[in-house]
Amino acid sequence: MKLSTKVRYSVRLMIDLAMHGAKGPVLLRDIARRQNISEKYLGHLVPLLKSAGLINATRGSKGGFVLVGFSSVITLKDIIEAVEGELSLAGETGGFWGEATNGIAQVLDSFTLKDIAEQEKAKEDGLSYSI
Amino acid sequence: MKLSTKVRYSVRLMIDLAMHGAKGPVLLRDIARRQNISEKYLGHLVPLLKSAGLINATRGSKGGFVLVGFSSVITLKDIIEAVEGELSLAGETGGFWGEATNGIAQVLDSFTLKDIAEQEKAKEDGLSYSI
DNA sequence: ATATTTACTACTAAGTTAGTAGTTAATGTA
DNA sequence: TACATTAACTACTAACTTAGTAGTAAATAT
Repeated sequence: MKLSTKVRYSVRLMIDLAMHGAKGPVLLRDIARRQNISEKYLGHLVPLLKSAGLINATRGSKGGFVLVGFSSVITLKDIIEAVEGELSLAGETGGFWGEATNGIAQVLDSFTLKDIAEQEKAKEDGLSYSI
Repeated sequence: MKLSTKVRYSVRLMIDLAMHGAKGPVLLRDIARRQNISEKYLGHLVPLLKSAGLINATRGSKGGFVLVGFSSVITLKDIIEAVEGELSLAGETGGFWGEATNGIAQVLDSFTLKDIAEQEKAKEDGLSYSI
């Protein structure tokens, strides 16, 4: 049940966008630096998030990435599905596997990017006090 | 988020035990035949379920496998954790990943082997009518 | 024009998955 | 005791996935 790094990095990327994208496009390079993830590797993830409609990209100078909607509308489920395709524990749609998948989808849908980002922000702030 | 075949086969094995284990030990050979899974491969899974305390084994003639407790007490979470180790979406224990993991654990814990097995039984019965 | 930045394509080493095969140990029965 | 039966253990492997790196092309603001 452990999520792939692809998913976990995507979530961190989205958190970073939520935290730093208020004043315009964010460079992949900056996300990579802040999150300590290879920029080249992140370059594989953004097309997935983009084609799922979660982020927009602009090239050239002053370019970068922005969230498409409000972070209060984007959920963990959205990010996971953007990167891994539709949620499904087994191959089947019905039966108990289907029911369990629905339950998990509901859980993941209750975590908004806004909440997550704020929680991460609080953690950072808390950390700076304790040093 | 798709579960490994190791987990899915383990669940089918446990369902089979719940359905056919009432009158004594069940042969791995019979489970393999009914579930259409290689007996040799199932042989890799049973030690995991056994050391998690979910099943017991006896060797020799009249041997086989039985559930340790009532099927109403064993849950999807138990089986998944027996095979894959403790549930965890990311590496971390706290934070939003920890909360999401707890939520999912709760969902998986709400599916008992008894319910699942009865549901599968009903499916089989329904199928035989429609033929 | 040009510097900047995303987009795309190709490649790869390491690890995991999903098995197969063969041998050993335990157990009930004749 | 000998024997058939069944789980337990160990070793091996082909195919696939993961987690990257590298290089080039296309778009964009100045």
